[in-house]
Amino acid sequence: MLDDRKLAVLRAIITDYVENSEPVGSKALVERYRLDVSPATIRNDMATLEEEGYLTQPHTSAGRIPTDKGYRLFVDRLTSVKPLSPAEKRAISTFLGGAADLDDVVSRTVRLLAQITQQVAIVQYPIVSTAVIRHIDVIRLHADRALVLLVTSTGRITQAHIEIPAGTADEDLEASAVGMAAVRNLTSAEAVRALAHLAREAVPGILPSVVAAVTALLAADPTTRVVVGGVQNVARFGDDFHAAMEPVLEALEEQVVLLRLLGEARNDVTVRIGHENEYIGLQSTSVVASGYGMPDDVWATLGVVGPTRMNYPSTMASVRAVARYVGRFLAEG
Amino acid sequence: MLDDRKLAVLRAIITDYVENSEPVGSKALVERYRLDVSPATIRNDMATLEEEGYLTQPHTSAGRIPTDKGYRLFVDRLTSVKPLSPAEKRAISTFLGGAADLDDVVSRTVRLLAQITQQVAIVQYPIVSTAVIRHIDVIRLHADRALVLLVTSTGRITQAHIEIPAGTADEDLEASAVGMAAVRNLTSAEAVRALAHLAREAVPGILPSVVAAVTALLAADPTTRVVVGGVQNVARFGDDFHAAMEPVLEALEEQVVLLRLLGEARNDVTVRIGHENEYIGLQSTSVVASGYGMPDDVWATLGVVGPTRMNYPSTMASVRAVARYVGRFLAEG
DNA sequence: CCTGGCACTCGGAACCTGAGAGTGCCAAGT
DNA sequence: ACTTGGCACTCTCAGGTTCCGAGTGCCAGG
Repeated sequence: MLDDRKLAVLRAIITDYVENSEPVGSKALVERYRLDVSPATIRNDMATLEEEGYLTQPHTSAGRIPTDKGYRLFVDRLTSVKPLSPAEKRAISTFLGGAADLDDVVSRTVRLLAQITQQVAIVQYPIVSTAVIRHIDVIRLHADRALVLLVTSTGRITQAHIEIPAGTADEDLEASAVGMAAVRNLTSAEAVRALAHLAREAVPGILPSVVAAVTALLAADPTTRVVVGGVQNVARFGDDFHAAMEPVLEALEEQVVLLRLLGEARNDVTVRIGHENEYIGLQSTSVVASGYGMPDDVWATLGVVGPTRMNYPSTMASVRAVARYVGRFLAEG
Repeated sequence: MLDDRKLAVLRAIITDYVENSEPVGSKALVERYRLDVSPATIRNDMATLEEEGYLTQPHTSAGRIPTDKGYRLFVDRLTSVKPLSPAEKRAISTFLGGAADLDDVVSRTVRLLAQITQQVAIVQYPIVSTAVIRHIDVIRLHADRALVLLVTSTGRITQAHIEIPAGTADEDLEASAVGMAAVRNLTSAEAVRALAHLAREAVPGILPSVVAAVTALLAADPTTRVVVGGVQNVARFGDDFHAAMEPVLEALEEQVVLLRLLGEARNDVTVRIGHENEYIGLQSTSVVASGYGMPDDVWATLGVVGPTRMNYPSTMASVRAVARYVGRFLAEG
């Protein structure tokens, strides 16, 4: 049903619509894209494409615009992610190069991604599974409250508050911290097992609650923090976007929504278009995301949120490039 | 030049304009606000107010709208901050009541403030000057990098990375941490003095760089973190606002801008209207801010950013109330 | 100093109209 | 069977015109 020319027509329509944000007509199409057939032929093709659900008309006798299904076909079969220019690569490299610590890497990444895609960037904090636990501390804050601190070799710090019996002596706290020394230099996965062991030897004192807290911290890792940047770019998503803007901004404030948005961490670029997003406020946006990390060890996900009418090839290229650079940069240390 | 009636006219115009977002004419004014004079009289008053710069006309033969100067006069002399209803107070109280730790308090506060004012809320992390240092740790991350951790009794954690000589033994790190025990249970101000002392006794090893790092952490406190919430509300600021939206969103991403926006921490509500904001992107917005903390010990500032055409009395009341409740809540525990 | 009256201005809604872009369909051509 | 030119038709949009009414400024009289 869809021969090569029809696909070429679809591709041309999407290209044109992304560029000019105006419905595309048959005449303009043959003029601008050297299709070597007459407008009438294109019209027939467009009618077919509309029947099949790839195109739609805003109103009779205007041009056609792509549907979500049209974009999907385009992304899947009609385009390839093209590599970035050397200049862009260098820009990414130098921008990330100056980063001091993990927070800095993440905040630079999110700014970079927002900058080069001109969309809203989302970066999940990495879970470096090769990272090892460097330090665990139990610190009294008040008579009946203590703080459990966990530091990994990547400089990542997590914390939990625990209740302690009012009479607990400082020595007991220290003892529990010393007890936790067993997991030093273990990875998260190893530590969880070691802690399970520790928990079974029913030790008295506060050690059990510390073990529980640390286990929780390690388990909570995957739902780690997410950073958003470039929110001002929603203002540029287009004039037709103003109505849908509020729910989008709302979604961007919800960590939970963002995490689901980024989805499963996979090491290639995934695109979710319009209604493919389950979150209702984002159904006029598309999400382009990619996992980052080592080839066989994905750490986390980053991506961008933009209007459905976005330049997919270029956005996908940018997201992929940034994901690779960040992964490489973090792997190096 | 400005008698009571003229002031009453200004007040009525602002009230009406805030409510209906439409220029106000003389006839509608006398009808809606029982001014007991004829429209012609009001017209004369309005002409005077316009001459003096409190009002302006969007175009000839439309009603008047207030200028920034008009709002300023209104805020300064024509209104008083009225207390919240018991229901609202209870809502604030219960909403903050469930907070677990400092992060939780701040994030609840920002959501609360955004919710009840329907504007963008900004909350600065508190600097509790009565907080004492509970813990300092020096943790090796790599051969030549270490992490300096500082924990206060409020559960606040700050960190700094330092370079260490490659040959440094773990014992030296521990020793430096032990050396820092001198500042335990000191307040920030006391600790800075103690550290200055320590620094003068030219100790060998890595202690000096640790001292420097901790001093920097303590000094950096005032430019502490800022949290923003309710960004989706900019979409509700009004139709005339769409043009100015992008710079506003941009400003909200810049920590530095936000901190300057909140300004000096004072314990009463301060309002900055339109052009009174030095930041250029926010000149069609107003900022209502208040310090929070103990009466003689202001910890930090919180506030909201909204359209110049906002309900000042109600916003000011909300900001003040939230500031008080948060201050009280933090003081208690 | 207030007020009613009056002439005037001007923006916006409503309406009309023509141009143009775009369509669908059909019959003829390849 | 597909392509093409032709053609009638539709519908939006831009531009122009008109008209209404809200609102004003000013003035003379109370």
